[in-house]
Amino acid sequence: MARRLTQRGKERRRQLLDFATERFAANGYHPTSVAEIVEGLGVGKGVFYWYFDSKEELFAEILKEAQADLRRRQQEAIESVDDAVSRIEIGIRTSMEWAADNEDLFTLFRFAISEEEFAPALRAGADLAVSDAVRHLEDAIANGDVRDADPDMLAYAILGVNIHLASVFIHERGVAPADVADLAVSFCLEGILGR
Amino acid sequence: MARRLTQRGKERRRQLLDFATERFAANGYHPTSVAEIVEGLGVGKGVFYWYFDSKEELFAEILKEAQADLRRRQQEAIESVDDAVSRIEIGIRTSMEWAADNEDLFTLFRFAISEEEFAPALRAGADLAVSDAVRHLEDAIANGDVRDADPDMLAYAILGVNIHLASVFIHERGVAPADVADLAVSFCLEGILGR
Amino acid sequence: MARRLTQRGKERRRQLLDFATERFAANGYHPTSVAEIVEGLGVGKGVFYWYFDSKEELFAEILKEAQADLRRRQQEAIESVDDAVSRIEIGIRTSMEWAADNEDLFTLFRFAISEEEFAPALRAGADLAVSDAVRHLEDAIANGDVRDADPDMLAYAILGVNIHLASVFIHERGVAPADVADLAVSFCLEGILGR
Amino acid sequence: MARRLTQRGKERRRQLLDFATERFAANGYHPTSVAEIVEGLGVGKGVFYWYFDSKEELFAEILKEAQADLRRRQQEAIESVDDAVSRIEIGIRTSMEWAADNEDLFTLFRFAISEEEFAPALRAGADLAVSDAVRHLEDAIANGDVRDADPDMLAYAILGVNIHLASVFIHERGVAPADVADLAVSFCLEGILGR
DNA sequence: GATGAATGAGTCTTCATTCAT
DNA sequence: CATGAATGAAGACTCATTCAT
Repeated sequence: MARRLTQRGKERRRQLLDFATERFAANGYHPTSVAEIVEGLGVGKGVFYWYFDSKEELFAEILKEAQADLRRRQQEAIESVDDAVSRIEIGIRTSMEWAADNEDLFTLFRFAISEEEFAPALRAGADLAVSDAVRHLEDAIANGDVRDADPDMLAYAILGVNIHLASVFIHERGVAPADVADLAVSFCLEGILGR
Repeated sequence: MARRLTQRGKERRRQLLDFATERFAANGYHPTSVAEIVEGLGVGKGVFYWYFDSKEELFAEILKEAQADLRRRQQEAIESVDDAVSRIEIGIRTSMEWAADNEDLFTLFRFAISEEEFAPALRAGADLAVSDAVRHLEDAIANGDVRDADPDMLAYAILGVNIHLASVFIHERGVAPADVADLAVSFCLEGILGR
Repeated sequence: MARRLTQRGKERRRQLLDFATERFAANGYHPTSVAEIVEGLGVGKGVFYWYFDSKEELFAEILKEAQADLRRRQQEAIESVDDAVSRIEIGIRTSMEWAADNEDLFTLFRFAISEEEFAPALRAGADLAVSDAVRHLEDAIANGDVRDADPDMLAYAILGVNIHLASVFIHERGVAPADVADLAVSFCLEGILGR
Repeated sequence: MARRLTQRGKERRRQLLDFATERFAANGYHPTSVAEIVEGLGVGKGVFYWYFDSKEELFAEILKEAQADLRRRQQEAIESVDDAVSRIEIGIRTSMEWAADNEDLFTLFRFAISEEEFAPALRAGADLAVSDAVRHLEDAIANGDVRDADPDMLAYAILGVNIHLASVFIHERGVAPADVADLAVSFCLEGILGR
């Protein structure tokens, strides 16, 4: 579905993307019907299928954009930092901020991981994110700044901490992202025992 | 429900629970139909509704049993250990083993968390698990064995590490649970920097 | 289904008949399931089909008994009265009393009339009742006590008055049966204009 | 519902309403399935739910339209008449004509009264009709044209006569509405004794 | 570009009835 | 007599998708 769109067309498409994101996050992907989306926007069904081939494609599109956005933000934040450990720290903090700013998309990520159907689409992007982190960890290990352990596992452990803390403390309990990020950083760097 | 069941009835019920668990884990909850379940078992559709009020109730039942089983296993493993930090460590190792033994149920947990509809049912059990961990963390902090930080956040951070590592390394990549547990334990205790 | 029943069997049958009457009247015939009936009585499904061939037969049975009871009562009340007009009056009063004493059965009558399936069964009994009234009307007309009009129509008109007044004033509004009967009698005898 | 309908849409809706009226009257409400209705019209199942939220809503709609039609007709017939007693007479005659012209709808009325679920919907309209009659009766009583009795009961008595006579003599036996109306009028005005 | 209308396979659920024990 | 289990057709309703206008 690579249609050439007028300005107005682009806006319609965006409306659909945004409104669907909100409904999917609130209701779940399966329980949200195409009818619900177009009715919410006050347009006919045809509109939906003019911009997207299917409900599934729409969802994949949302996911793709979100991943791209998150990665862009992370790379911008990191590019001026040299130290590998600092890069990891910045990565964690940026994730938390993004999670705070994009609660709905974050929710969709969590859904997509658990759904056979979308996991692959997500995986591509996630692997990219993880491989960035892995690279920094490898540098740090080579440097002696990080203890010698499987960098892949370390990267996923960090990811697990971020995802869980963001969803429980930022989204559910409304804790300030910076505070959650502080804990996440120190936990990831030093564990529970501390130095 | 709460029907008086004969021996045969109990077995049927178990069959439904087990088969549904497998289908839900493989296909997802929404995409798996009641028809698929009863056909897979070669029984009439009425059988399903003899044992469960709805597809939803069946799923909730699966979740409830799984949580009870995990918790039982964890408490048995912990009861002979006194030291708070060791209890946390044992908790992590037991979780990994359980995850390895119950891949399907683990998958359903991950789905249920991300689904508004079931999150509450899960929450009850999860809160219990977390509150156990929180208690040990509080003891350890009071003891000076663990650094002074919000025990609630620490508990969720540990949970995030477990869940993520189990699903990626144990289930997807088939790494030995003990190895994953080793990394999880050291990460949770010492972070990436090490002592 | 003409089974020879023990004493206990007769009681069971009665229980089923009575409980079903109440459920049918409260919920409607179609919306009331056999399951609801047997569960309400705390017995197995087999019990139902031991005593009745089908839900339909049970309902027909209820109707039959009710009609027989009403007719019996009416004839007992009338037998000592000679005057035709008085017999009609007594008939009206007895109907009102019976309606007051048997609200559920009365409701089932009204349902059965409006249901293709049961109307015939009801018709037989109703025709009997009407033909009693018609006979008295014919006598009264021959006697010059009642004006010359189609006795059949007069009988149905009287029936309509009884049914409607009983259901609205006795059942819905709880007016005393004797008061409703007074109005019904004077209306049927003299209309709204009065003598 | 309240959908914006094109001309074609309005026609479809009408088709559904009309066909369903006929089926409900012939088969009963519960025994008539949505499938039967759409198949009878040769359309897909979705069509039904495009125009109505549920089978129940459709039925309520039929009832509502019918009541409005009957009332409209009655008021048109009455408006040029001043005398209260004449108004009642005209009311009776109009009802009989309407019943003759709308046998199916009349049948549905009778069903709806006897069904807990729809009685309320009907009640509203019926109360309106009754209250019209009550008003005329009160006028006539005040005027000394009608004997002093509870006008509410009188109105329901008249209603009972109409309903019963129409269904037995007009619908079942095919008697001419005018003849039935004559009897109904004289019965309601003078009872069986006559002046 | 957009709309209302239509499709029809598929969903969950119910229920009268039968049957082995 | 009675029970719990099972059947499976049928019911109401949903929904992604297509299409004529």
